[in-house]
Amino acid sequence: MAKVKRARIQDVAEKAGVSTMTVSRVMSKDTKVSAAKTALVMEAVNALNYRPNVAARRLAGSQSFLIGLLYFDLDTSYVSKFLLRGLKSCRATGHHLVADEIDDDIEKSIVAVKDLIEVTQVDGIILLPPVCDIPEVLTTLKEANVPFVRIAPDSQLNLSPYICMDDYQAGFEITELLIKQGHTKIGHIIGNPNQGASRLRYQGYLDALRSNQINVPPEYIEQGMFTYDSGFNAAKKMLALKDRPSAIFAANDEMAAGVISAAHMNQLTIPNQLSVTGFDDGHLATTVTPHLTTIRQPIQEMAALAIELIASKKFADASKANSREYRHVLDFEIVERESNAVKGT
Amino acid sequence: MAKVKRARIQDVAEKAGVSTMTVSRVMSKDTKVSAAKTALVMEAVNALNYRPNVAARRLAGSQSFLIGLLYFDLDTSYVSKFLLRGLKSCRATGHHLVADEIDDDIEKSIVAVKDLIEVTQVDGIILLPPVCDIPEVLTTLKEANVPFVRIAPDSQLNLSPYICMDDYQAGFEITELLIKQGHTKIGHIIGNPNQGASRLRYQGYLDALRSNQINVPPEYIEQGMFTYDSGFNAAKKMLALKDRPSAIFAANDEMAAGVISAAHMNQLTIPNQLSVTGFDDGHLATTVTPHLTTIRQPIQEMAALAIELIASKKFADASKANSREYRHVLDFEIVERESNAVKGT
DNA sequence: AAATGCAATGATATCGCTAACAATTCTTGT
DNA sequence: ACAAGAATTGTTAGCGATATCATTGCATTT
Repeated sequence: MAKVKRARIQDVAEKAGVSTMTVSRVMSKDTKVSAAKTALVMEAVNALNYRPNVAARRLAGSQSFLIGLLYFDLDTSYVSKFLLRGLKSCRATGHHLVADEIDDDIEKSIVAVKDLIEVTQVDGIILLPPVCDIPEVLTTLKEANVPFVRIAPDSQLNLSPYICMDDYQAGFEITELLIKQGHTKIGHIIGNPNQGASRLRYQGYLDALRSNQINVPPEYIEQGMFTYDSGFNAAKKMLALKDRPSAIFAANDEMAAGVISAAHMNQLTIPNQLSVTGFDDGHLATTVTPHLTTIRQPIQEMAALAIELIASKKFADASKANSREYRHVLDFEIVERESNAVKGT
Repeated sequence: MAKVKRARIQDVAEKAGVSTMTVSRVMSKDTKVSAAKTALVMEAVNALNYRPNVAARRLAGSQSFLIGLLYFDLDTSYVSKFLLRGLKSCRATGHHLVADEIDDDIEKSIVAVKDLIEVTQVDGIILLPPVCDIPEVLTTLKEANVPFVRIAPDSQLNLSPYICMDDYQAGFEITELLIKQGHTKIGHIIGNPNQGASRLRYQGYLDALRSNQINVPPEYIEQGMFTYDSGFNAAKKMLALKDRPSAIFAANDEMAAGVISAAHMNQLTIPNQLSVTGFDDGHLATTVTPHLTTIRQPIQEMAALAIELIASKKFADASKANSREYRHVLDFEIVERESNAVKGT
């Protein structure tokens, strides 16, 4: 098996009849190169199947081709989904991902962030919730002048570019879905109060009820923590009520799974006697029985976009400039499965 | 804030009074350098806080510092745990992880593997189960002469170095745990038959019963698929038996979660009326109510070891040489939680 | 004591690319 | 039609490490 040597930039330059710099410029899409030369170069690139050598780029250039990712809790499907998709996107641009866990120990967290900046010399950093709302982390990044994107941030929205979905609207729509199915006794389990998304989903729920002139007793609203246990306990209380709800909207899938479990224990069949909806569309949504009607978060799209943003050279300036142009609200999707149904008579 | 330039190999060499090559050799730990010079170099390295520039190493040397990771199903906590830990280990050695999903489309899979080898030029590849048992993938790797480590392989064990845990022993011990608690009517839900671990766990279960002179009717053994649904359905059948088991050992946590759900639906309290044990100790284990007694797989340790193996230069030769020395069986651990109890009278 | 061999160390030439600046071509106004 | 300025393209010099080969030093043999 003859080993074919990878084409170098020089090979491309020769084949296209231009200088290596022209090729370099075409590859990094930055400076303007005439359409004619660009075409010539691209032709040569394709003919030789040329792919720039990342190591050489890093050594010669100012980019490190490294992207930092700060997450909080490893064990959520949110993080791993984001990670896997991010890894894929990175491949396309020749970047690499450096992931770091942040925990409650703020001091340690700051060290990790500084390490990422100084030692690893990342081109940019992605902050997953809830890291994107830790003031100390944000301050450190700002001081170091490192560009960063936040995913679903809850505060200081004009501090940096960010990517999110409309949690409020999703909360509104999924509640309306239940209302349209004839439910009026709709309960809600609020998510972790430390994460802004909880509040938005809750507000969407409230407004959907209000705009349909539906009143629910305060017992229909319980505070959860985004965990299975908290959903389970909240549901236990609600289902023990004399006049129990006919539908429960849990602010994430884990709590919805807890609700289902509680319903099973109370001999309630789902969806006939109780409709349940979740939020996230993680692995769990199709794991529990019956499968959850839920909101699909565009996590993969968020990951791809985040990488793309940091990879684009413009980004570095952008984060300093007016960041209003760098707000990305992606679409969510209601995924209807078997955990909800028209209210029985 | 004055930006401190990172020390280069030359700075270290000057400070230590040796040539750059000596420093290089010390850093890569490979050739022998006298103890005296090594000490000198290390001192300078520490004083200057020197860290080799990975890009330069890659450009000049023969290593790519890239490690490929082939996985099958993204959505298991197995993969994400492995990934996160792997990412961490990579940081320490300056390597990077390139992850690629393999699916049922064998042809596409082979393309992905070849791409990893030829385009990405990885130093080595890690195969997660069940990718590590796909013959076409193994053949391709062998032909390309790329070193690889397999995690928990099921076949052709002397084909390559591998890392695993003793699934048989774990199955044996967790069954014995139930037996010691007085259970004799112990059911088992077998895992996906395409994964060798299923068979081993099952065999451990059988042998534990046998060595305690316990016989169970064939209805106590159901075939599952490692999914929640399959566990749920298997348990439904078993619990509907006239003489139902007092304990069920599911071959993974997801199926165990299904068992719990089925038990709830049958009004059985856990662990009083039914003991349940899982396998994996993933997120789910502490998510369901009650928390699962299960086997903690040393996934993180496996990840760290796999990276370490590939990072060590010796590895390249090793995979060609007699690979018998490269079998690593790591310890597991029984994690006792609340899903099992002494058999009620 | 000279010859031999091996281990430890050093000098030098790249690796493939981009930054910075230089040179060239193309606009455009007059 | 021509100069001035803008846009495009080319030239050169590294980036920071390792491979390769040459050299040195020292123990061992004769």
